Amino acid sequence: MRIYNTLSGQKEEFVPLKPGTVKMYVCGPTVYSFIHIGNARPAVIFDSFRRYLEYRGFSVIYVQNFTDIDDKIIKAANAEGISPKTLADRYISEYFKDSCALGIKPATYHPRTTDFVDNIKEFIAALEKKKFAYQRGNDVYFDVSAFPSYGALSHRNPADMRAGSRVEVNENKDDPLDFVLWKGSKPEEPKWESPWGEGRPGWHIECSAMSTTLLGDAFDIHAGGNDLIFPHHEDERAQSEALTGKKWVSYWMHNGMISVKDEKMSKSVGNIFSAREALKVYGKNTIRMYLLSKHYRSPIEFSPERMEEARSAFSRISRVINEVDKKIGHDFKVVEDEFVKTQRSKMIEVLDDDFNTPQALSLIFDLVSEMISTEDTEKIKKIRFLLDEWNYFLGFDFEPDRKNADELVDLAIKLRNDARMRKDYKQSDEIRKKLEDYGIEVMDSPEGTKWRWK
RNA sequence: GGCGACGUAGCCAAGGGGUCAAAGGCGAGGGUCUGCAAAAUCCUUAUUCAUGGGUUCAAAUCCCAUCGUCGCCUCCA
Repeated sequence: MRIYNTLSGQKEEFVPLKPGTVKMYVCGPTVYSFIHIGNARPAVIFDSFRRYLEYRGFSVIYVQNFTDIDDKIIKAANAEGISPKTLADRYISEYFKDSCALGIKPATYHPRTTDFVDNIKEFIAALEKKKFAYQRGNDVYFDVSAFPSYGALSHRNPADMRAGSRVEVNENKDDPLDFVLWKGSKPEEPKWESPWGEGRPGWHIECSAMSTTLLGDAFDIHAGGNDLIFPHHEDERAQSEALTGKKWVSYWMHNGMISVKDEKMSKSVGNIFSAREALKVYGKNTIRMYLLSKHYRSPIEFSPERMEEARSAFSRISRVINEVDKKIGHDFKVVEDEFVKTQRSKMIEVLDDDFNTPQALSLIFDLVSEMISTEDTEKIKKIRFLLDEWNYFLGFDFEPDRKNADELVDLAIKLRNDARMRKDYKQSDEIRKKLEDYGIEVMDSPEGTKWRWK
């Protein structure tokens, strides 16, 4: 199995630290509003990869955090006149609604920054002791110059960055590249007691502290959007490796951005499409098809046209499956033969190569076509069996979409009433009988015809 | 300005030195089916991989240059 590692810039053979177990940390959202489809991408694909790893026989410990203390949360909470905790609680709960609707399995751990403040303080104190951090006023900064490989993950040179004009200048810092570990408190902000005075954690330190606490000093995969490579992940890596003196993360995985009209979808640009809206308009299957049909590291365009394409593509698979299920029923347990083994090894081959989901879908479309064209019921069952097996990591719902069922029943009721008006009771009774067969109870009343599912 | 990625059919998208006269999807055109229509199904749809050089027996795949697009360098998934 090969995984592209941002640190080395190439695909590497995947060797977990402990055979059979994968420890994986994925950067989760800052919970100050609903997530948008761009936030949903890493959530969906890394969950899918996690399940693929499980499919491949690994036991996966999967951590996804919530950043629940941050400037934007404080600002949003103050604007509403509620506490940051109340606001964060709300959007964490909304996050779970969306992620569940997207078919994402809950992580093994969902840590929140505010539950790890003690760990964070210990972490900072240890860095300070090792001379990687220094205090200025009530702030504590990480000393980048003390960490020689700073810039290795994002492939940049600290000297170039210092020369660049866009690095902020902060009087407090010894070096513009240094970053804050602990922020001295300001009025109207949540604060915690600390050796450096009242304050709160900086952004980057939380992931280092939470991952170390939950996964240990070293773990296998750290993932997130590629906009986090610098400075977030660069800084996390510096802190963690400075503290332990050991290699922290084996494989860094970063997904590409979702764009709208050639511009990155982001809350600051304002071109966002919420996951909830997308779920409502397109549904889980279309969204998953859309996200899986392009390689995770590439940028992907979000547009109604793309989504319609994904919808059509998914329906090709689902309608064939529904057709087949009507024919063979749901009992498609099969004997493992050469055909099954060959197809399975093809699937494993493409996904083992840095999770090539477009290629995986291509295999599925080929098999779906074969399912239509073959007369061999056993072969159909085998394909159906494999599709079911693979759906563990693809996460589709192949069950027919009943969204429009109510409208169809209304139409049938109308036709029945038209027949009643014509006094064509043979026809109307026939419709009522048919509806009953489908589990729909029809009741005529003075206020009109009512119906319900039995 | 610095760093990085990308440019494959009408559109989306794999491939990444020979097995490629390039997967798969969407769309489009034609056939079958059909009272009509739709659906379904079958067939067709890139001598070519941004452009120009180079390396090689061999390049979409490697190297250089040019053009174009995007991302990061500030919060961001």
